[in-house]
Amino acid sequence: MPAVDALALDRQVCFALAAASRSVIGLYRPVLEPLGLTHPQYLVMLALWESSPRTVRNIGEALALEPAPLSPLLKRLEAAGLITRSRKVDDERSLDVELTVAGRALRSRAEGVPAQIVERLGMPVAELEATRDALTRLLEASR
Amino acid sequence: MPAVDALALDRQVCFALAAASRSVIGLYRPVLEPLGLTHPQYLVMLALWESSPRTVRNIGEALALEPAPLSPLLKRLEAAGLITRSRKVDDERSLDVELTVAGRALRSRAEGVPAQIVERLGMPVAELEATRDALTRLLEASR
DNA sequence: CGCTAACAATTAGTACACTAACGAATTACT
DNA sequence: AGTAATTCGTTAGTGTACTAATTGTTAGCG
Repeated sequence: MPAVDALALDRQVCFALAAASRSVIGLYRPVLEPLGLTHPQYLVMLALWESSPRTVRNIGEALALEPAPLSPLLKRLEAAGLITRSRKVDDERSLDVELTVAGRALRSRAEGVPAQIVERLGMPVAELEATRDALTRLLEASR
Repeated sequence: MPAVDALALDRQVCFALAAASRSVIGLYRPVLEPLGLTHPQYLVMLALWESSPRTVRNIGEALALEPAPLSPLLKRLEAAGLITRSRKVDDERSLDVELTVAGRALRSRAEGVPAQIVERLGMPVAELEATRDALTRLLEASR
């Protein structure tokens, strides 16, 4: 393949990925705004609704995120009253992140979010799941 | 489907999308670093290698980007000596962005980028193309 | 036992991205 | 013609992300 075409394909793949990511996250914005959450904060809450407490590093592994961006994000969630942050008793290097009552309560309001997004996208659920699986393979291949 | 499944992290398209986007862009970082480009800057240069000059708005439409983040980004490319920024003569609201000689010259060094990424991913090109098509449909559906 | 290596989280610095507000220029309408 | 509505780019403010350096803590080894 000539380099000119390789640049074109590359432009298509990395552009499609970055643009779709920005655009889909933009769809979440008005849906999450009433909950007082940004999209990365929503992902952290999803991780905590699955399991709480868990450490900063453990959340980072679940979300493929470094502790660096999590640190200020978690402070905002703490300021919003959704989580508590406290050093582990058996290892003071680690920070336990735990849902508050308000954080747990927010879950029921968040349960409608996925359906709203799927409806807004107007794509068959099967195609969304296939795309998600393709993205998961891409994620695995890239790390 | 119970809400417990709807909120499962590993079922979320938005998580796979955000994580894959961050991770793949991370792959570009060491490859683009010798060129002195970040990933969004690389996308802008790709757009300019296809057509130059073009206006800020026109670049934004090609990349699905608002003028707001483009404005400081283009100033950095100008500071790097890769582009020039000048008001259009026939409409002084618009800004013409044009490649410099150095900007055009950078293209030959960038032509090796796609192959490096594809090789690093280790995925069949056909699967990459299928994923690109799925992402394009997702992008279209989301805007 | 003490020193060092490894580890967890935070911080600093740079660069995006979004919304909203703004200033300057152009077009449209009466 | 002249005002109003649009359009284009920039800026301010908030919130991510990344790398690298830092602080504090634990574990391992001679």
